[in-house]
Amino acid sequence: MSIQSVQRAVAILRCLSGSRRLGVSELSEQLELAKGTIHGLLSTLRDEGFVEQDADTGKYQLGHALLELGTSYLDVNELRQRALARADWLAQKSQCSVRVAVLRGGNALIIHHVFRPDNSLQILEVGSNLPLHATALGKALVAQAGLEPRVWPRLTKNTQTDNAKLEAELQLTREQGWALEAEEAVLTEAGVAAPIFDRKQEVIGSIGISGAVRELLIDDAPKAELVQLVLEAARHISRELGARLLG
Amino acid sequence: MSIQSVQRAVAILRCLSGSRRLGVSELSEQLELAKGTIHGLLSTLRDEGFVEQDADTGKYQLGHALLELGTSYLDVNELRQRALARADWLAQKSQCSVRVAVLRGGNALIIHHVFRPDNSLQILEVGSNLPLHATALGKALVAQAGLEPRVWPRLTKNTQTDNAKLEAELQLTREQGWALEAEEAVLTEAGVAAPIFDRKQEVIGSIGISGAVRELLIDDAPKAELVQLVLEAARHISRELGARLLG
DNA sequence: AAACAGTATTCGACATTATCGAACACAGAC
DNA sequence: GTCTGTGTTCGATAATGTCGAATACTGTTT
Repeated sequence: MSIQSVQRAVAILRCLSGSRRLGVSELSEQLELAKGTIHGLLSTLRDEGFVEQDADTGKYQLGHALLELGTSYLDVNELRQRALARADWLAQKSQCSVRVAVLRGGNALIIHHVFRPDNSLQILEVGSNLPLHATALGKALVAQAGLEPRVWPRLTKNTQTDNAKLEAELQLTREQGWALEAEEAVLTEAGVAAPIFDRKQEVIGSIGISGAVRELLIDDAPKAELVQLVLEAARHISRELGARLLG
Repeated sequence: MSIQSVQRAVAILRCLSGSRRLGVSELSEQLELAKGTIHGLLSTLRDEGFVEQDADTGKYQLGHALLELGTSYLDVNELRQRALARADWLAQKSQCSVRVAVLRGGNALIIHHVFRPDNSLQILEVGSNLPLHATALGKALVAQAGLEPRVWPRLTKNTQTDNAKLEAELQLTREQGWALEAEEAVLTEAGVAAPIFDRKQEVIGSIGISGAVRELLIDDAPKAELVQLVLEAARHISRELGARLLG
């Protein structure tokens, strides 16, 4: 049994997430609900801090409470807790940007991000969704379970969009225990990632490094010492989560 | 008027935000509500991705949708916030009026406006809607996604109303990375604009300069240094928003 | 200046909808 | 085996949220 008004409140938030700022009438039209209904939902969401109302125009946009609960979600996540220390360690050892991802809704959701340890301008990617077929983190996440054949978007000229070849690549990933991505999502950038297991020996996340091609690869193959570092980090976190790994 | 079930759903999220993981009974006790009520709310929240249920224990914790909406909240304010400084910079460098727009409801909505730095009488255009087919800001907004063929209003004798020619112009915009408008909306006025990307590599806005034809154009082409300034401003804001640009 | 077209908001009647509480199924402990 | 805990299902009840018209307000147009 689903509660209608909660569903509708969520639908409003999703609409606001798409567009930047919407009014009662626009939402009423988009969701095909009476203006009074929308207004009631919006004003309770406003009281709770889930949306904010522009003082001038009266229009609504997303509110701060979502950000607070969003970061709270990160705190709750057990994988993230365990990964914090190891991610720092990996960033120091590899001198690369480190990211930790989980599988959520057909994407790789970034739940932790450590900047490359130089002082360059970088942006926190926590909360971003990455495609599964064109990132090392994504491949590491789904290598065990496999991927349903579908039409994959082409992001660069190197993006693998053929389901058979993708499956072959996932099998290689499964066998060697780590995943590679070379300019498949963004030109000039590459990544190496490995899966993280829980106590049920199931993949619950992945950790990986990313950076410029020339820093990670030699002759289209990742530097061996970097692969070892990633694997070591992933195995360490897996053990902390209760996984019993072979070897 | 406040909607009870939404308030209760939020209360559940707040409880879960405090504790790490809670069950139906615990929540029922804390919020003094029947277990069935809590269960109904929780299962709709689960379907929406706002909470996740542990497969083993059946207990609930916060879900990934909160993180996604939370980062979405950041994006809403970030575009305007990041654009503020760069818009001033662009106005100083170009000595032109600068405007920042987002796509909303089939129009280019102005969300920021810096006057031409010359003390002349000008009108604040924030909040006004510009047509997509006859403005540089509009073309920059829709060049990536394309435009549905429709009947466009003719604003001046130079307004492009032919769908095929408009599409060709958008393709040119896409290829060169910036858009031009010359007396298509208002006679004697021209504009140059470039798209702003977010971390999903999607166009979330555009920034551009506008002014008299004789100030912006030479022989029907925009001055090269002005185009470079606009591109530099747009790229700078995009990078600050997390976009990873090619080249 | 006045009528207009937009807003967001309020309000009351209606019946849809969420609530309650008991009964259920399953798990682990003793 | 019982017992106590869990999360879940179900049906009767009325409280609740919904609708749509009416409102107040703002800015624009005539």
